[in-house]
This record gives sequence, structure tokens and C-alpha cells, in this order.
Amino acid sequence: MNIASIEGLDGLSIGRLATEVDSSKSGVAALFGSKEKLQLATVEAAAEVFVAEVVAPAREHPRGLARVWAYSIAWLRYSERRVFAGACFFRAVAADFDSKPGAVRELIVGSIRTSDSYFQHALQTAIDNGELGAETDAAQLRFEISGLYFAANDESVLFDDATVYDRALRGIRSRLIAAGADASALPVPDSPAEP
Amino acid sequence: MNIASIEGLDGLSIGRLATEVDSSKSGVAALFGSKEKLQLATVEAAAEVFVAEVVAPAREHPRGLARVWAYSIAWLRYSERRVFAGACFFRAVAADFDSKPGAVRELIVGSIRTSDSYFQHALQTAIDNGELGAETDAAQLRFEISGLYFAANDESVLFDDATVYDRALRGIRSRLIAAGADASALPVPDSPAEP
DNA sequence: GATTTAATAGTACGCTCGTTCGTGTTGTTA
DNA sequence: TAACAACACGAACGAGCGTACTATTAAATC
Repeated sequence: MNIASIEGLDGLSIGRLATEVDSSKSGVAALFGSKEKLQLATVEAAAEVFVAEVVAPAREHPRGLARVWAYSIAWLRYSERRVFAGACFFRAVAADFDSKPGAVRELIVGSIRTSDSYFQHALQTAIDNGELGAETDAAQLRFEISGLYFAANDESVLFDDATVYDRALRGIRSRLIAAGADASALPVPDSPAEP
Repeated sequence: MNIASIEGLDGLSIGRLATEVDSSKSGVAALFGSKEKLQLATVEAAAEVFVAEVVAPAREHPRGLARVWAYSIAWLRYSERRVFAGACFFRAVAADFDSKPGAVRELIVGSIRTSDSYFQHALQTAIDNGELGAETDAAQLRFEISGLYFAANDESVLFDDATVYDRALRGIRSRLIAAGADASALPVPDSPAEP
């Protein structure tokens, strides 16, 4: 996962992985069967990590706005803490496989769709709870907040700039408040994006 | 440029390029000198295209808010029209090289920084003109709008969804209006992101 | 028209890739 | 103890990679 988050899923070669884990090339090859199966297994493993690092912390908060806010903080922290060496695994591999049809692309797209749906559902719950204005478009808000995740993750890696996580959190907070959220329900953590 | 925007700058091999242009491998190799020089030349050429497709159209509008709005529309159209086969060239290659030190990375980072600075400068001019509120943070606004570019470009490629360009333009418009822009100064083009 | 110069084609080298095959080594089951 | 399955290893393959070197061809200059 760490190799793939840096070099991309194509750069994750069987030989490279073998030397990295002090094993033989054929050993790794036999274990996974083929390169594509290795890639699929890597994506699956990364999805589990994402759930543990982002979804699980959010789930500890009550449904609705609190969970939306917790998810946002967890996402930014997950990227900032470099849970994967190249920051968000899915940001890295999505750019690699977005134009390469196949099972790997489908798995990546499906994984991202799942997390997007989860977050959008949380937003909709907040709307239904009356914590966000009834006229709020959950899909649009999901899109805009995703953009802030993307900008923070990508510019952090590209420009070696840690202030982007502050910017992203401030932007998300503004979006939610503009949508009718109570500012006191969106506590800003002390350290940059620290819960 | 098209190959690199799809396969990434690493997937742009000398042999692949040679067959693509019906030439010999050694001919291409001799022309560029080395693979790194080929990559550098590709990034330089793409930067010129970006200027012609995005910066030039924006420059036809008066400095300030009008130019900010024109730049935003041009950017989304540039991505949507697939000027490069894999949508925005720099989005594709930045993800590839963000963790690989070297001259290529520096050139990519520099190119993106240049366009970011240009756009942020346009925003600052709009603020100085009084077209946006004086308390507006140009760097923060640039960051948030960049995020909408990213989300539109990336989700368009990944999900094969053209509606994202509408979402992005709507988001940018909201940001600018929230910053004090006059809504009548931000005409929404008929077709999705069409000027 | 002859000579120099530039660009392209051809060839070969060493390297890494994914994959396959045959061979031990290890731990478990009958 | 004997048979077995699971596993890891080394070796080898064909292919593609970047690169260097040598011909060959076309253009330009005199």
C-alpha cells in the first residue's frame, strides 16, 4: 500500500515488493497469482484501512451534523498524518487508473463511490434532522467538500505545505455554516485538523 | 501530451511514442536526448497549451472579477472539452510525480504554481477594485476554487459524469457571491460551462 | 555538382518486468 | 513413520524499457 501510494499501482511491481519484504520474486508472485490480483488485494486492504481511519472515528459520533463534522476532521487528519506514505491512497491510485479500463479501475471506482455515498448520506441525515437548511442539496455539498479534501491532500503533497489542512477545514466549516449549521456545533480542533 | 495525460509521464515511453508517430525508437531518442528531457519537453508544451486554452481567454476580459469569472469558465471548459485526452494534463502528471524528486517534478510544481499565482492575483485585483469584499482572503479563495476545479476534473474522468462541471461552476459562483460579488456580473453560460 | 551537416533508421547492450516450471523445505494429517 | 499439502525458492523465458553506437539518407552550403 505504501509503495502504491507513492509510485502508483503500476509502479508496485512484484519484484520491487519482493525485495522490499526480503522475499523472492517468485514467492510473491505465487502468493498473489498475478499482478492484477496483487493490485486488487492492495486496493482491498487500503479500503479497510480507510474505513478504520476515517469511517470508524466518524461513526463514534451521533448521526447527522456531528458525524459529518467528525468525518471531515478524520479525513483531513488521515491525509495529514500520512497513514499511507503518499497521503491518501485512493487519490494516488485513482489518478493512475482513471483512464485504464479493467477490474482494478472498477474496484477503485466502487470503493470511492461507497465512501462518497456514506458521506452524502450523513449530510442528508443532517438535513433531515434540521441541522442543515431544508433547501440544502446534499449531492452538491458532498461535491464541494470533496473538492476541499482533494485540494488539501494534493497541494500538501505537491507543495509540501501543511497549512492547506487549515484552509480545507475552514472551507468546510464555511460551507456547513452557509448551509445553516450552528457554528457552535462545529468545534475547530486546536492543532491543525487535530481532533 | 495525450499519452502522458492518460498513462502518466512514466507511461510515456520512447518506444511507445515512436510507434505512435510512425518513427523509429532511436529517432525519437536522438531527438530528445533522454527520457527525462522528453518528459520536460512534454510538460513545457502542455504549459503552452494551458496558457492558450485558459489564460488567453481570461486575458480578453478586463482585470478583476470579470477575468476571474472568465478564467473559471475557461478552466472548466478546458477540462470538459478534453483538450488533452485524459482531461487536465497537469492534474494527471502531478499525481504521478508528486513524490518523485527531480527536475520533472520541479517543472510541474513550478508550472502549477505559476497558474495558481496568476489566478490568485486576479482575485486580489477584484478585491482591490471593490468587486469582492475587502476582508476577502485571496489565498483562501484561490484554494477553495482550485478544489472545485479538482473535483470536477477528477470525478468527470473517474465517474464518467458530465454534470460535475455544472456543480463546480455553481460552487465557484456561490463562493464569489458570498465574497461580495454582484451576481449579475457572473453570467452562467447556456450549456454546461459553455461561454 | 561536390562536400559538409543534420536528422533518421538500424542494431545491440544491459536492465527490469510478469510469468512459468521444477525443486526443495516445512508442517500437518493418516 | 509415511504420505501429503502448502509454501518458498532459483532459474529461465519473452517482452519492453532506456541508451549508446554505427550507417544511411536528405538537406543545405559552398
